[in-house]
Amino acid sequence: MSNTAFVSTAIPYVNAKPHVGFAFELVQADAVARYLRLIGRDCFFLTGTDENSLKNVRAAAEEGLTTRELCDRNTEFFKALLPGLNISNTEFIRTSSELHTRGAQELWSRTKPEDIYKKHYSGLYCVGCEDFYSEKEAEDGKCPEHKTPLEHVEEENYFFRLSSYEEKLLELIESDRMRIVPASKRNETLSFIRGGLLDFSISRSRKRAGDWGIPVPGDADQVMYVWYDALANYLTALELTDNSERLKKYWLECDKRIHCIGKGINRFHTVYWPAILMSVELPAPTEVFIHGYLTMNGQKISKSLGNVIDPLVQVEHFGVEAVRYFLLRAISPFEDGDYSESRFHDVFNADLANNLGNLARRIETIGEKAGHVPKPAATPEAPEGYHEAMEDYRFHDAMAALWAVATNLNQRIEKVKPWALQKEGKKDELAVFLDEMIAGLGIIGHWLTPFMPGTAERLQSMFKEGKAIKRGDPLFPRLK
RNA sequence: GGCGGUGUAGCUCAGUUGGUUAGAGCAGUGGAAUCAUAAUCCACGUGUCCGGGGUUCGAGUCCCUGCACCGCUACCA
Repeated sequence: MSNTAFVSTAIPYVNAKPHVGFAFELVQADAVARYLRLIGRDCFFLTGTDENSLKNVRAAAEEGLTTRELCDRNTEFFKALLPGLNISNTEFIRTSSELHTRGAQELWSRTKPEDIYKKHYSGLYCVGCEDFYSEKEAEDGKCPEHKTPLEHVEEENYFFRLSSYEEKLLELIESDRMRIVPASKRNETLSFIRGGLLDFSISRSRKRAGDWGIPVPGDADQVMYVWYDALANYLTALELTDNSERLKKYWLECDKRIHCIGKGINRFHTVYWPAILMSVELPAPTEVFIHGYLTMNGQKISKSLGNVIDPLVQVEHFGVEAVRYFLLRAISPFEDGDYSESRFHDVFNADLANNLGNLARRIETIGEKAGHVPKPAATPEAPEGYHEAMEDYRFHDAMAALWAVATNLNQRIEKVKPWALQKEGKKDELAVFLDEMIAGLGIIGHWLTPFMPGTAERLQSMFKEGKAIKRGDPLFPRLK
């Protein structure tokens, strides 16, 4: 077992501002990375932006910017999300960067020659959209967007010979050498592969791509298809080109290589990507964790509905810690979940203010009055079921285990009645009781780190060894 | 159409290989307590476990069937 780990998010398109959906993924991946560090692994945590897309070319044109200008500007919105959500990424990769470009070309060049071939691609093309439509999408051969007749266009593209990887992929997944979580998504992938794999296009004409993208090595008329290049980010960020120490440490010799992705891009990560890696003789990821989508007050989040919420506005409103708590605890990691302010409000008051926040306050007050000084403590053991939950990406269950500790402490307070001990002058008994309480809060303060690093830190400093307890501000003031 | 999944208390969901009075959290009602952010603690659920058949001594849990919703079904980060 190596003591390193690699964790990544998917890289979003930058043609629009980030919304809560991506914040959800960032926070989950961050919890994974922070957890791995907490148990002693040196974790490389990667996120970034996908910029070589025709969508970006178009979005830029609409705004009268160059594609580069649009990408530079919008990438900042995504970067701003990271400190805002307290994300502990170690690297941020932009696919329009020089490092990525070189790396993606290197990946292409290393691909087995027999796995890449040139083939005619034909389809229905809309000049207005500069895009192809399938016959299903195009009613009566007309563009669904422009309602104009589509042209039949033929083009030569490079294809990847995915068809020759069926058996190897099945073996990889069935053996769980690449573990897909949850099982329902694993089944989806397996049945997709069993249905037979077709080769897929990995390039397009430079012209059709709007002269934007990564040139195919040795063919100036072709750029890489955005999917091929986007997937490469995981390795280009590790300095694939230079065969670096990073690559060795966090991929080649690392036994935890985790991708966190949304359900819509399962196939790309569990079929195409491992096949590409096999062709270049690099190891596949060891785990792919697939999360669901968020809805907003029960509705799909979309621009047209006008219910796109900016995660940073939420953070401003409720604080990072509360936003992270809600996303990780109140929403299933695997199923679609609903983000509603009324539920947020309820969960905030019940769990954060009333339970944990009030508990910490009670102990602080009692401790301060008693003039208590916490003793040094060893790293506390995690509650029952916590590690198992984390291994399976059941963040909500791991947190439930932590909150059960808080509930127990509240119950103990009622039973022992420390205020009575104080009145009766039973100092020793009170001190023993306070040590018990502080030990309990120490468990929470330590193991809460992956989810709510700020709160974990505050809890730890509240009851720091050798420092007399002094009441501070409440952790989570109740919401009205 | 094909393959797969879901449907359990007002809400969000747990329910191992079928086994006693079906559970948790939140919300609600009543009480206790006063260290605390009117927070906490205790007590309280007559739920057609989607409908209908069936297997079984016994089914939320297995089989068949009907209904509703969802996912995948090839180039959408």
